[in-house]
Amino acid sequence: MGVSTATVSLVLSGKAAEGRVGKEISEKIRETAKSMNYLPNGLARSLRIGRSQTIGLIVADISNPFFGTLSLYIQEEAEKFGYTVIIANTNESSTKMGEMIDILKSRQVDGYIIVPTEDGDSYITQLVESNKPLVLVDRYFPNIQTNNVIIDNYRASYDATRSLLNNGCKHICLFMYKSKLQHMIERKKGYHDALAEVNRFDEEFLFEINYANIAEDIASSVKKIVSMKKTIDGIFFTTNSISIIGIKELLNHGIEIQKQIQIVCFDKSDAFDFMNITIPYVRQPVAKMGRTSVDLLIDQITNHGDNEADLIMCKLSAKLIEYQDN
Amino acid sequence: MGVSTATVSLVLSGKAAEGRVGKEISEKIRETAKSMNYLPNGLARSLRIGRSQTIGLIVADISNPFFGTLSLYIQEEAEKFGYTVIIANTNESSTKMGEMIDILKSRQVDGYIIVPTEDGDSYITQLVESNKPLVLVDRYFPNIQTNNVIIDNYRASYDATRSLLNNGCKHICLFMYKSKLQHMIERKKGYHDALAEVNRFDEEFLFEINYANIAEDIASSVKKIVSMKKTIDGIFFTTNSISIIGIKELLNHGIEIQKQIQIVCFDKSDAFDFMNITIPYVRQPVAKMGRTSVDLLIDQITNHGDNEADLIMCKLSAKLIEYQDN
DNA sequence: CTGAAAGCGCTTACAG
DNA sequence: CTGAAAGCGCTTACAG
Repeated sequence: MGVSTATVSLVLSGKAAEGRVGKEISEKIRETAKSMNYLPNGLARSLRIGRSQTIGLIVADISNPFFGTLSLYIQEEAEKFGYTVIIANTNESSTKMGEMIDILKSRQVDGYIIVPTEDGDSYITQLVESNKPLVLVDRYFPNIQTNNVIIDNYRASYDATRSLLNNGCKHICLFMYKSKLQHMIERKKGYHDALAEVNRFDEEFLFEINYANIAEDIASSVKKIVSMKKTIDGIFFTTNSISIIGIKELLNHGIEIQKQIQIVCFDKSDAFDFMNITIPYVRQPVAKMGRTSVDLLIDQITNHGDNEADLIMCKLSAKLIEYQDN
Repeated sequence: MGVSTATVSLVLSGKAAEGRVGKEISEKIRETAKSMNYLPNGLARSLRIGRSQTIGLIVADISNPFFGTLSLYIQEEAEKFGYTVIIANTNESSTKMGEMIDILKSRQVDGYIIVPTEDGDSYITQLVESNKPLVLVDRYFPNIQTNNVIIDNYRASYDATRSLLNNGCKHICLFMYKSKLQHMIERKKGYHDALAEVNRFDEEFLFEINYANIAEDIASSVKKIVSMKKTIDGIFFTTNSISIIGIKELLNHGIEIQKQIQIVCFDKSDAFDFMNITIPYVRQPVAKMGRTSVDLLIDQITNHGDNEADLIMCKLSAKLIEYQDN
């Protein structure tokens, strides 16, 4: 075409304005580029400039609507800044998380947004030491210094439990995952403290579910509740998946929800609309969680080296929704 | 370290076995590579070998669990072949789809798996002409020659409508999206033919919902049904999102589902478990759809040029589930 | 059997 | 004001 690749690059990246390339040539280059559907090779570009304009997102379960929605918002926000997102999935396996970090690293992502898995501490520590921009979202490790975007799990759980107490419940159970992850521990603590305040805490009311065996564990827990000596009149379900199966089991046992047993859930489910009763739930600000994660990450990528010591723990509040309209 | 980058490359890619590099040196290279956490730069590698080992996946709505699950299976299968998946989202916008294709193209993906949007024909045609490996999944364009992985929508819809007839329904409505997309047209056709066979088709029974205005459209449609002269006793909901809102509206109107009006849905929802009635639904083989898409794509990538003319229309059957246990 | 060199497609510092 | 050249980090064909 008669011009060097360098000139083309100059024109297409908009740097021709600095009096570099003549107007007529610029125009011609832009025209032919469009007509031949030319798109620069992003790989070569990234290799040269040392940035890939890509964010690596690692979630624990992409088929879970909560993480699906989170991914959606993360992508939308990243796009605003001209970043592409590569989503990877771990299925709650820390080994898989380690593998995914390596794959993303070799693809030279500019930063990571991660929903870490249980026992994933060592992989995260390693990543922190490699000094790459990183934001943990939804979950975090209290003894690793990272940027985190989470909700106030303690508060949310405390409020949920209080509301059951306020509604007259005497014997309130907690359904949670058996997990060392901090968000679970805090949900348990919020529940515990609310009950302990009024001397109503009892170890017997705690049900720890195995993620790998969720349906059976919940079924047997509900069975146990039904046959307990103390009449259970309240349950707090601490995740959306636990809620759905939990409610199903209660219905299976013919229990009248909100009459015999009052419940509060974490996250809303479409299913709630099908019931002729209102189910209170903790609403997580998922859009804000996604957007904030991206903003924090881009900030790190952009100002990298300026003030590396400034880590942010962004704790968003989750609201207890007791009466839903629509 | 005393050895050239070339030698390192040879060793790490396992090509040292061909009598190229000595055992001791190989060992030492592998050791130091591990100890310093060395990971090859995938960008540079891809640039050199002309393949990125990456698949671009474009879905219409990642927050919809159906596409979330589909993405999950696509990723799992791709991983088996050593491919990474970049997921992009279009929100049912064809403009966005065009943009996403360009972004993925510039990132040099080796092939595309796409759930296309309405009016996205031109972008897909362009992609086909560029001769890049491509598989359309869930939806396709009958006048564009591509590899497709879909379900037998006509059959599924015909069977669903037949089952309502068999259960004694006289006046059966169809709830579908107002869309030019072939899968919708076929679902409509299956419904139409089943009814026409027994002279029960009536234009009045057709409800076309706007995706952008889904809640209001369904609400007004249900309202209309309730006040129709002919007593409606059956409804076929042709997507999961339509089903969920549709059922909610029926309940709002105090209609006893499966007594006053029998329904059949497309796809299962968690919500079904909450109802004290069984809701029949068309079960799409989502895992198989995902895996097959990847297999077909990898096949194209691998045998590219050999037999380009062989296009595959992979039509999987969907099963009508009338009685669910579990 | 091994090392040096070329080249993938870009961007940018530099020489003319 | 413009063109040629270097270099990002790999892989592989080639010379020694």
